[in-house]
Amino acid sequence: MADQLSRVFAALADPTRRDMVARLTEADHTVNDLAAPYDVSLQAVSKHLKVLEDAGLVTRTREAQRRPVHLEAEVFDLMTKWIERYRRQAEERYSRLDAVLARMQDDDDRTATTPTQQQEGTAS
Amino acid sequence: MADQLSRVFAALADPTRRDMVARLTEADHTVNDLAAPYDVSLQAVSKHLKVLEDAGLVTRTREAQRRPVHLEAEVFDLMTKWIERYRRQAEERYSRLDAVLARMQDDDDRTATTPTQQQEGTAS
DNA sequence: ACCTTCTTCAACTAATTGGTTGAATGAAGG
DNA sequence: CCTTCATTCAACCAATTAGTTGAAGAAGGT
Repeated sequence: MADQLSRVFAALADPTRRDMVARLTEADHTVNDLAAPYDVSLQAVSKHLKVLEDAGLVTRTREAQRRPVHLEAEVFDLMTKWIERYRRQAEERYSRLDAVLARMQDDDDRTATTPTQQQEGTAS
Repeated sequence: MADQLSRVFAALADPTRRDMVARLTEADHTVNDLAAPYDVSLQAVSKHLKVLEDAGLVTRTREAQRRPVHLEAEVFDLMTKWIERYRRQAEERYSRLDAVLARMQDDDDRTATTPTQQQEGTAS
């Protein structure tokens, strides 16, 4: 129902699901396999997998009675893109702020100690 | 109640909250300011901000009656670390798989066309 | 003191979530 | 066919979430 990015973030907001993803980076696993370490019913694990599947984080193929779960790493890029975009912007902003603060400090120094000193270039 | 990583992912699973974060990368904003574009009550926005604050994504200082909201970019690193760790692992696995598939293809080629050809080293 | 602005607290509601148990499906293997 | 293994569907429950409205708090302006 929600956009994919929301579904991906929501899916990874659960520690059990994050652990499943972590284990799936090493190898594909069946549902039974995946369920083993957790103290919940098989059905609960099946539900977790549905959440991961709806988010596009995993796919399930068929192999006899088993249903191997496979991690789709490409979806990670969706998150990484979003995160990196805004992190970069935020960092740039801090850089600008740092520059401003540095100039203010310069000004303070100048007026306080060496009023005749010259300005050292402009902000980028 | 949950670990921080879970809270961060959960916080960003909402499009409105993601949009707020996006806007906060450009500049700090007051609650009123932030609420303007959305068609929900001011209280709802205040709640969203509490979620972001509990996740460590924003901090709020005081400035007269206003309460400027400030983005804390460091928390992004927490997510990035988690994502990158497993993405790298997953990619490595695909590389190994690719190598195996390539060798299998080599074997096929060899047995099908040049059965006397020699093997080219072992898998790492 | 009083009023206005900005923000949060409290109580309520509807929808979603993560879990349960019991029954149903699908594919092998006697 | 009948059984067994692996998995899912269905119905239910408790807890959480995202929203609402109404009242309260905190800081200035007059």
